[in-house]
Amino acid sequence: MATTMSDVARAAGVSVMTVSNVLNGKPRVSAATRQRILDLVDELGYEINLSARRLRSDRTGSIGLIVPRFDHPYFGELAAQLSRLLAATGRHLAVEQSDASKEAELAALSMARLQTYDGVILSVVGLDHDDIDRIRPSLPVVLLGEQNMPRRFDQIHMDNVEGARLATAHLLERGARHVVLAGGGDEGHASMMTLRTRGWRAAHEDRGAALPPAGILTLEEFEMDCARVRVRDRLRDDPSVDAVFAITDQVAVGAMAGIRDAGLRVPQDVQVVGFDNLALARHVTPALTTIDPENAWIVEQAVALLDRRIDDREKDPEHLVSPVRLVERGTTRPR
Amino acid sequence: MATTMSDVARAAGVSVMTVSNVLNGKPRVSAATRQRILDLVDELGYEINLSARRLRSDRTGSIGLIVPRFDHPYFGELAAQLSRLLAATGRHLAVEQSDASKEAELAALSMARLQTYDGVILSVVGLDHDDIDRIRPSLPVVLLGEQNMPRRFDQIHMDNVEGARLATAHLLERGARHVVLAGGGDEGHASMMTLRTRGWRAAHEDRGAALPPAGILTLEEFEMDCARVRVRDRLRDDPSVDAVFAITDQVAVGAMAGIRDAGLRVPQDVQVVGFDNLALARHVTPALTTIDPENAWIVEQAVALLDRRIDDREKDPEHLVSPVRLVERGTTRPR
DNA sequence: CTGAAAGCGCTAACAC
DNA sequence: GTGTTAGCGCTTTCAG
Repeated sequence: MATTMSDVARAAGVSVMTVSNVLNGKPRVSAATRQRILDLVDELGYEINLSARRLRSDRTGSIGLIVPRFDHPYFGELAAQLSRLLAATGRHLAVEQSDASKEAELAALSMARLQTYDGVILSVVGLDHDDIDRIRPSLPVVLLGEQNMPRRFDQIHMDNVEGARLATAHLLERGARHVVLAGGGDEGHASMMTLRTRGWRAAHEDRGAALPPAGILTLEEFEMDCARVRVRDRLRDDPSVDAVFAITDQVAVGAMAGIRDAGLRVPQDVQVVGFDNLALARHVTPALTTIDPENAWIVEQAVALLDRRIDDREKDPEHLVSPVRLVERGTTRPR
Repeated sequence: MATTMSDVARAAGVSVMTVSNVLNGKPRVSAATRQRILDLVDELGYEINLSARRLRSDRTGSIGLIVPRFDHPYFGELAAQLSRLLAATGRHLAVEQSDASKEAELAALSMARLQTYDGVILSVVGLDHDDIDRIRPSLPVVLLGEQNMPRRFDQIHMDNVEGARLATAHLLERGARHVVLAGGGDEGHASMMTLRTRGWRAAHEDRGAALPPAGILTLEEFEMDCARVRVRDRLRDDPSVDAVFAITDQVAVGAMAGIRDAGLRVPQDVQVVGFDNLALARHVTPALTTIDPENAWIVEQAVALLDRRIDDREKDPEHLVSPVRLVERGTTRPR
């Protein structure tokens, strides 16, 4: 059996309340008593039972991050940054995955799970309005991403349209004539995919350029494998394609492999721009031109929104749009 | 306030015990009562309070995975596989990071946190014997990795020595004369780094080959950036280096970039082998020859060990060694 | 400054 | 089949 507070209290000859007060930094305890208790805590190896604390109060000091997939590096990088930021205020991050299966998704979103956190940051990629709408209104939640989501939540939108527009405009400006969009499509609602597709369209309209025929390569998953095969085949079918805007950096890496599979060179024959600015982007060859989503900003704002919400559950929800910027590297040609 | 079990009980005109029995699938409940309760649960949007359940019994249905870093793709892939496997038995994975800071590490390992899981899979990279030794013996824990760890835990060792030996032997066999080890070193104890370094040495001894001068490139972190700079500089200083065994695939990707920075070609001038067989390895150019750690096997065994331990906390600890194999791709020359 | 009483929501054990 | 009792470890409240 683990040591409990009353074990410590008994050993110290005080009541559990005094132990609790010491451990929670309440002021009204004499220095002597405090020290005695602290020593005993050490000696007995006492550690608080978070389940018990949570049952009674709230505050576990842990924040949940729900991401669609553990194995997409974008979310790994996001989690790492978030974790660092939370550590600064003595809090702790646990990451869960929503997208493994339909059941797992529901499980991850069930109040039961989310309840165990002081607050939750939820990447909504792959989830829909109704999934989210089941979340109990009083739980502090910040939504990350697009889609048509219940407005009652705080939310941070990435400027997907603008990012995609920047990426595509850059390709057109560097002489591309046929910019295919790897991983595009239109789901009807404002998903990440739909919005980036919209940006790709917008960039063409801005310049009065026609969209390339069959310009959208749909992908079953935003994975390197699919992208690679799809891009290779497209290039073999249609030599007029001279640029790929990839919906994510992962897809871009796959696309680059596909371009080489087709016997073509990056950027001489086919230029490429990605989206995410993963750590990896700087180290592939050639280094990947991409859109930087300013994760540092996103993470900072997410924590700020969450803290405000934890502080006051009734406050009006906020909806922020994160900045994006183009990072020019070697997969696009110099001006 | 959230709906509780007694709300449901009151609405159904039964006691909380009956609700509890229904929700836990206990057999002695009439079909009619069961259905009524289930309907009410739906209608009232009841969800169990896991903290309360945990306080009383155990079983939260969640397993914790503690990894050194969220942003190392190896752990992302591991987590994804583990998550998939656990989902098959209706369980759920939460991932925490141990390595962000000294405090965060202690926090992640504190019993308080670990307690909230039915069991914990703990990657011990970066942790030492005493960190782990503080874990309460009764908590079901499976250790992943090397190092000198308390034997009382179930543990899965990766065959690091053999993997590194295979990698290095492959390079030597393909004509490499000077195989530097990017990310090597000897920490004195059986860390992943020490063991892979040992394998690199062993391969040389096996063939009666001398170790290259200054053959170990130490790295502050196993990151692409560091590796890239370090490898580039080494190649510029010493043109006799014609192969790199990189301690991880991440390091290998950095090394490949460094080789190109030095104006050399992979694999014509410098061959490369990595370790991890990340999804990425197949899609870089050229595709990366690497050591496959058989994650599927590791994950499967880890869950099996954990389940056995959850079932019987007193059973003798097991220590397994995972198989490894070489995957030959384009960064090494054909025979 | 310290403590006694009450109870958070749930389940184990047993009674009916 | 269903209900009663007791209590998990902690914090809230309020009394001293």
